[in-house]
Amino acid sequence: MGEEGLERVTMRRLAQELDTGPASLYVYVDNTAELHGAILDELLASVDFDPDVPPGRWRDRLVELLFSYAQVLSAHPSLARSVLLLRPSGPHYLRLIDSLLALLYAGGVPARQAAWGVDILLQMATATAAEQGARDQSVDAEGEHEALESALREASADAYPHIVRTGGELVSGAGPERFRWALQSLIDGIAMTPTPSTEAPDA
Amino acid sequence: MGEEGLERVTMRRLAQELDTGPASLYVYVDNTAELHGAILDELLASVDFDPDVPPGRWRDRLVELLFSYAQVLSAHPSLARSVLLLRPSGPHYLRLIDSLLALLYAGGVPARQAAWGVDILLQMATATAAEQGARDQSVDAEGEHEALESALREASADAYPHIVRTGGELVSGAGPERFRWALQSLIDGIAMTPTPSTEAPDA
DNA sequence: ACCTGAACACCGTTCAAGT
DNA sequence: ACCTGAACACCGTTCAAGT
Repeated sequence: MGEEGLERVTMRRLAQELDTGPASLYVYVDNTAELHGAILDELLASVDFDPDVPPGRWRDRLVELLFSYAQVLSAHPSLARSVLLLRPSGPHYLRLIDSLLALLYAGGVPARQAAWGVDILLQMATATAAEQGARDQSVDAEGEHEALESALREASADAYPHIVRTGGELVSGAGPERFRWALQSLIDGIAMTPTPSTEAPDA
Repeated sequence: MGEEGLERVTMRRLAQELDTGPASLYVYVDNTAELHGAILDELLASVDFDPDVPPGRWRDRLVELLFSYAQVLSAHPSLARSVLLLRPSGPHYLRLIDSLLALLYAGGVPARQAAWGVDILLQMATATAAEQGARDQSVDAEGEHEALESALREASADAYPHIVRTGGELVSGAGPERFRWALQSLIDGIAMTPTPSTEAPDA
């Protein structure tokens, strides 16, 4: 049950690791997606769920928690890719959701905004981890990224005036710095943007 | 060059469509990622880039533009998955970036926030499209989603107090409604959250 | 010089057969 | 009843050979 650090988790690779044929894994799991979900849940046991929230620091704790979630996932890009399409449902994943909700409530965020917010915070963290992992892993992904950067640098001012005006800012900043800011932005937005179809305040 | 509506775009499938072997495609393209990027760019020709921004409606136009981008991508889940890890660099993709920047500038968003914001807005829209597409396409993905929903409903109040307190809100709302709110939240956050290492205002 | 058949090295999943 | 070998139906990518 306890899996070790194997890159690119695959039915066949895992079966080989276990000295058996790939068919045997289907006794424990229905498909690859479910396998990935189960492994992720195992990995999430290692993320730090410190439950006490220093008052006034709920935003920082939220960012920290999502950072450590993304860090776990970055080390396993093939899992990150699955989780992006998948939504696991293991106990540690539920605990993560519960902790995120707790922090949003500590910040006075209304229930529906907190509920919907957790979803997109996890989406952002997962997508960032998947993208980062892909770039680390494959030379092609890195190449494509450079292709975009040079296309942005060499864009013509006639065709793309706002890109040219923006200049180096489009490629400025390191990954973690941009990720931190992205999380802060999203948290701020979640906290301040009312959800639809809330009954109007009675008058 | 002009590709038609083929689901699950694959080197081999595309080659067969063109009555040739898969090796032939490598004359035009270096790898699958690049192929997907090129097809996406073609598809983006159909998104509506109306350049005039009614004053005061820049947020709505931003949401509309990202909605139509996500809609194009939802119809081609295999592309959405690639683009999530990939960042294309074709002319229509650059035009989309330019249009997003234009709208953020119309709202008075500072350059670095706009630049970094475009990146995460596209990430959110792409991830949402990929997830939606996966759910439409595969029964497994739908099943996993239901597994999470029932796990959330049946969570014990002892282990997961905040999930239980949140109740139905975690699964409330239709996809497009949640997506619209998510975009609005992110836009609000981008507009109000300062980026780091901006020089302090001189005093 | 340009294209491509055939091969290599992988996948996920199923199912009949074995213990 | 439980497990699994072998097969099926796919992948991406390379490269020697053909025109």
